[in-house]
Amino acid sequence: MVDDGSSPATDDTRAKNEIVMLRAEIERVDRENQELKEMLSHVTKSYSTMQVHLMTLMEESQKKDAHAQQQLHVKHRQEDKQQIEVGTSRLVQKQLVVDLGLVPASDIHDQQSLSSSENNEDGRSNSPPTNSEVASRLQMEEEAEITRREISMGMGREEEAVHVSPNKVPRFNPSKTNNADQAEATMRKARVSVRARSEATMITDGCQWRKYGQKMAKGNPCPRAYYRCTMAAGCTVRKQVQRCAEDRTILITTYEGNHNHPLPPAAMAMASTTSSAAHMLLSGSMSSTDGLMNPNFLARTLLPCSSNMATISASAPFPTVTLDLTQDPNAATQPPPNTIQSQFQNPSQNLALLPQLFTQTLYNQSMFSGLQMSQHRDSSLGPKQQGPLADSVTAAAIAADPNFTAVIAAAISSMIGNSHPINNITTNSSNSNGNNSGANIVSSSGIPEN
DNA sequence: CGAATTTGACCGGCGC
DNA sequence: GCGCCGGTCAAATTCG
Repeated sequence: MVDDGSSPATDDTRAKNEIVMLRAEIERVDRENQELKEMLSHVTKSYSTMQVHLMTLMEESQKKDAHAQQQLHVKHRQEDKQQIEVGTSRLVQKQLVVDLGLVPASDIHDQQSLSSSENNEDGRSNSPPTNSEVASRLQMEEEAEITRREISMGMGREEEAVHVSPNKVPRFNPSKTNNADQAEATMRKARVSVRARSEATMITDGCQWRKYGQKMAKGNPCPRAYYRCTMAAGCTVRKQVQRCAEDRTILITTYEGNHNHPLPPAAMAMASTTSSAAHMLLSGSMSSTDGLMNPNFLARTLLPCSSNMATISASAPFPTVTLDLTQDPNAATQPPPNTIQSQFQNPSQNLALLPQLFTQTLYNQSMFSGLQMSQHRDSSLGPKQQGPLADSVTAAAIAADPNFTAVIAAAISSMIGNSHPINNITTNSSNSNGNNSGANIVSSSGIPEN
């Protein structure tokens, strides 16, 4: 012990003073916490109100547009059908009748989406289509439309995709041959994967989850946990949580499905993200070339900022969007200024902009009837070695919807309170059975490819 | 005591 | 057909 010269009495007084000061400090922090909580509550409330208001306004605006486009769509459809009736084989006609029967004419949203996609097609060719072209085109539209309808229902009603058996959890059944069923099954498999550094067992996404399983996955010493949403009975949304094999500080969360119930604002962002992702990927799976053929698509996407950090890969069991929040944002190619990407580097702006962006993104995608996926394979690698990265191809032209990627970036950043911008977004549908660990952890397929 | 989690069993898809 | 693997179920166990 070193004698500092102070008497025990002085020490005691000093200690008491410190305790008093600490108490005062604790009280002050408590008060601040209380104030912050109130502020947060207030902001959340305001945000919810504004979100609803904005959605309403956007819906009204879209309905007006849809009405005008619907007129055009009906006209085009009649013309196409007439051509088919004249020259197309009975088989094709029968298929069309079956397909058309799946889309109720009264479904306004369908009409809106379909007319949008037809508008896209208007710009791609001026030459009159042949009978077979018309037939296949109509069929593709119907398929894409069915998928679109599934997705549009996703946020609020997935019951139709659920009632398989009341006693059993519905399972994906690949033996189904119906187009709608296929779209449904594919929808079920569309995934959004998020990589983020986190010490926690799960990222906070605003939903309630119940763990229903845990497995050791091949090639990763860390177990994979399976969760399902418990916010409402019958909600089919599931997620998988696993630590990255290479870097265990990275938490990989994979979402699948759409909520069939209302969500709190915090959960809305993630739900919209997964829904948007599924929408984009499934649109891309519909074998239409509109995505690349439509010259207006890229021009229409508001902010062509994220193409340089988005890659698209083809093939695979499940169409998946992978969001990488783990890299140093400064290391990634910086997007040009005045882009959404840079805007979202300020997390405080995220929530305010999200509803508008989601709506805009979904709206853009409703007009985007197809995403051409091209396959790039390294022939020097065996099938087992062709990991997703081997399949990856820079898809600047597509980059999904740049707006979409930015929205996802914002959503996830706000979700986990990470001020880093998303620096890598990968849409992946690799069918390789290669190592799934690493940057593109989810591979999959089941998408009909060209 | 009910809800949530754990964990071994089971199922289906896929490659060989 | 067999084995591997991912995903899910459901009984047992733990937790609040």
